[in-house]
Amino acid sequence: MPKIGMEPIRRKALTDAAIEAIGARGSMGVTMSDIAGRAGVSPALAHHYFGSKDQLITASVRALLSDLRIDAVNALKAARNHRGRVSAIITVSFSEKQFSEDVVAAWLAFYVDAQRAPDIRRLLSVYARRLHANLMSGLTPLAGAYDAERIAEGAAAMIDGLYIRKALGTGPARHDAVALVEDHIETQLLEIRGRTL
Amino acid sequence: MPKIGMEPIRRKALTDAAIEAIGARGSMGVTMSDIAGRAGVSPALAHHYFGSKDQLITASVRALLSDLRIDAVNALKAARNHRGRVSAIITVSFSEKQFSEDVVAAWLAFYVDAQRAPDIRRLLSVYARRLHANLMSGLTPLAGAYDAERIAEGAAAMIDGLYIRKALGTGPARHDAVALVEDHIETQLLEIRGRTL
DNA sequence: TTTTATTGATTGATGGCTCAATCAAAACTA
DNA sequence: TAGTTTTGATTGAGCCATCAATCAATAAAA
Repeated sequence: MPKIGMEPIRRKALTDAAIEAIGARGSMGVTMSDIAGRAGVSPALAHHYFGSKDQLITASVRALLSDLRIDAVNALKAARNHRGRVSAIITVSFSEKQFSEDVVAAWLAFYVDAQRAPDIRRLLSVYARRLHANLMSGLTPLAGAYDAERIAEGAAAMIDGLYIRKALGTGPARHDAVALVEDHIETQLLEIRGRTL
Repeated sequence: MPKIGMEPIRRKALTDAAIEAIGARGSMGVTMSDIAGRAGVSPALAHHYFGSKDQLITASVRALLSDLRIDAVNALKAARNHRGRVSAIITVSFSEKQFSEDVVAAWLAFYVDAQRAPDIRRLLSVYARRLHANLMSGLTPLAGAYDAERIAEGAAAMIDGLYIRKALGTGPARHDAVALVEDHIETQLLEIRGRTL
């Protein structure tokens, strides 16, 4: 069994398992045994690779964030114009992968953690800034810096809010969620165009 | 010390303390000692009155929900017209009390709990439905049932999203949060009026 | 033989919960 | 009213389970 080069494989399996477990139990309620069990290894191995439960959880947040970043970069690359960039960000936020039960529940649990863990708070702030910047990059040319700011702020809040509702189970389906945010942006842009004409 | 009729006083002190403690530590990470300490009593007394930690936490959610309901009812009573009813709901959601650090963090923690605890999930669903219904009661006469639905859904998501950002610390101030939601609604109503003219 | 992967067993701490005991007010009785 | 009983409030001490973290041991590769 014990072959060489297992480390990266185990690390990934463990962070994936952690996200799954945290989604099901909350980040404080989750146990190392639970995570290790889902990853198919012993709790001792999880400690061996990550040192402590806190570090494993922090690594999981980082993994989630990195995954989202990669998806966003790819989607932005495929966008043809400013408006397309905005839609790309929205689509990624509500993609099958990012909007799945486990992932959404894990995000939520991490927000609670951020209250006490500065590391996690820092990472989540990075996410918030990135979302804002991505939306702004598409909106600024369309609405000007001033109005873009307001529209982006509203859209970002709406996206986060739809995540909460997803976690609760009561919430619109994926494509309805996309439609709500798109509608908000479209209506705001329309209003601006009407104002300047 | 031991006078009669302490029960309601202790119950309130304990649920208040629980919200405070959960805001600081997360609902899973909080301990009975912590809660009891903040309420100025022994952990044993908390068990005496609530039976278990789970029941105390559930009672705290109920208290939060009830408090919000009372505020909403009062605000709606003071509203003069349909548009005023909508604004009243928004104002209450971002009132000093409801939008405080502790309360917001506690709400968030409860959402995580809802994943596992059906009682809490049920209670939070009540909140979601109530918010929706309150918004609809003001919006339907202004926009018609169909559009009102969409506007309310977007506004509710935005409100919840602004709560998350408040919890993170990166988020607009109270009155800016109100302005964002008001702007969303106002712009949507404007667009509808423009469409039907 | 050295290194890497892996785990079972163990430990130390923490925390939910129980219980019997204490204490003071209230209610009752004569 | 004085004495007695009952009842509610309250807690310290302790049981038991859980869990993070450690460690020494095993086994396969290099």
